[in-house]
Amino acid sequence: MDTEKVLDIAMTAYWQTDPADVSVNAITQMAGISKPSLYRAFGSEDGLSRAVLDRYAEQVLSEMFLILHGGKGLRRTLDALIDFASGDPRMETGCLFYKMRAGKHRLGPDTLARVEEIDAAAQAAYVAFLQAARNAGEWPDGLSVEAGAKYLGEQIALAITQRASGEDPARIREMLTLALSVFTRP
Amino acid sequence: MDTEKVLDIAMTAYWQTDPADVSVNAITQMAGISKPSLYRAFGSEDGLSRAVLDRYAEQVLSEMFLILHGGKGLRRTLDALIDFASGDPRMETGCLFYKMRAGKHRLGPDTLARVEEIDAAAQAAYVAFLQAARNAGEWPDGLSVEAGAKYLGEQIALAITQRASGEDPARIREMLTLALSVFTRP
DNA sequence: GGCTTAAAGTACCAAATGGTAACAAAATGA
DNA sequence: TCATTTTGTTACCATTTGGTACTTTAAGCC
Repeated sequence: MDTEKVLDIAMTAYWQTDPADVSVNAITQMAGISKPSLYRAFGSEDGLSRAVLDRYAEQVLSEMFLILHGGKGLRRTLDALIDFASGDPRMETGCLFYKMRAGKHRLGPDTLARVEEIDAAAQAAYVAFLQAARNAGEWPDGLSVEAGAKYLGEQIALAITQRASGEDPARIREMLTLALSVFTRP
Repeated sequence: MDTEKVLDIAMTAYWQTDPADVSVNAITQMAGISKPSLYRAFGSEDGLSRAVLDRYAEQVLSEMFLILHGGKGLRRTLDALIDFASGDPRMETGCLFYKMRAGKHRLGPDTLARVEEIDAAAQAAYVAFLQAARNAGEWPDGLSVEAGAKYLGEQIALAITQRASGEDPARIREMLTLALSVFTRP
């Protein structure tokens, strides 16, 4: 039994629809393995989804952190974020992390803990990014860095979630650009 | 068997958590009725949730349409929307309609149709509101009315959804105000 | 070969899901 | 008063859920 392969299949399935709509039975079937094999490898459904989330974080989410830590300045970083959220083909069916976060109460304890950990890390990354922009004088006062970070994070989550529901990418880009224009107002 | 009472109980249950997390069994239990009684009254789970949504629309959603059709001008209407989304105690656990819309694929055909109907009506109301504002010269060009309407609707949905996840109302108000400030920019 | 040990698979479990057939109780009509 | 229709309940159905005890297969190793 190839653990990596199973994780990939599970990740794709969770990602394409929603973790809550993919049963353990379905995954074993798609992976062509027996249920006890899967339980021996991951312990429980919670263990599996947690492992999937770990994989997703290092394979996909890392890219978002890279953009934030790129040190490219306010405008160019925001543009990169807009490109990623509204244009990247990998986000065509939404973001697995945001799907999990939206269905928090349906997750097992381990996966939930990981979701909150990632959420906190993302918030911290947004804060660091905006703080740097403020220090560089690129971003006007009047809004706390924390509030701005939360706002930025939620707008990106909204944009990606809309992609999952089949909204026109051009429209999503337009709306996200509008939402983030508050950071670059004259 | 009091149909209205059952609808109220179901509405509250669906609303407080999520339609997908409340089973027919749970509702019959809460309402103190037997399952066949419920099925005779509503036909199916889909019939029940559709009836609940109807009730919710006329009891709760109507208020949002009232605000939009109030004809109070851009600024005051936006303020009323912000108050409603981030302050109204009834939205403390989120909006049943948005919860259903977020979990579209889990709904039965009748309920789904009703959700899309309401969604279209809301979009039309936002369009009419913004068109009136533009005609009155209260809102600058540069963004199509349709795009603005979608943006406005999604921002309000986002704010109310955040309330369901326990976010601080003051913070939500701050973010929503920021998001909607694009409509009243000098 | 023969023996041991780890991996995999078969076949099950109890609980919960949406939904219904069959039957008893009560209201309604003539 | 008697027959009929409505209302409600009990007890079930098949299917799916997450999870596991038990048996079979395969790989090492001497």
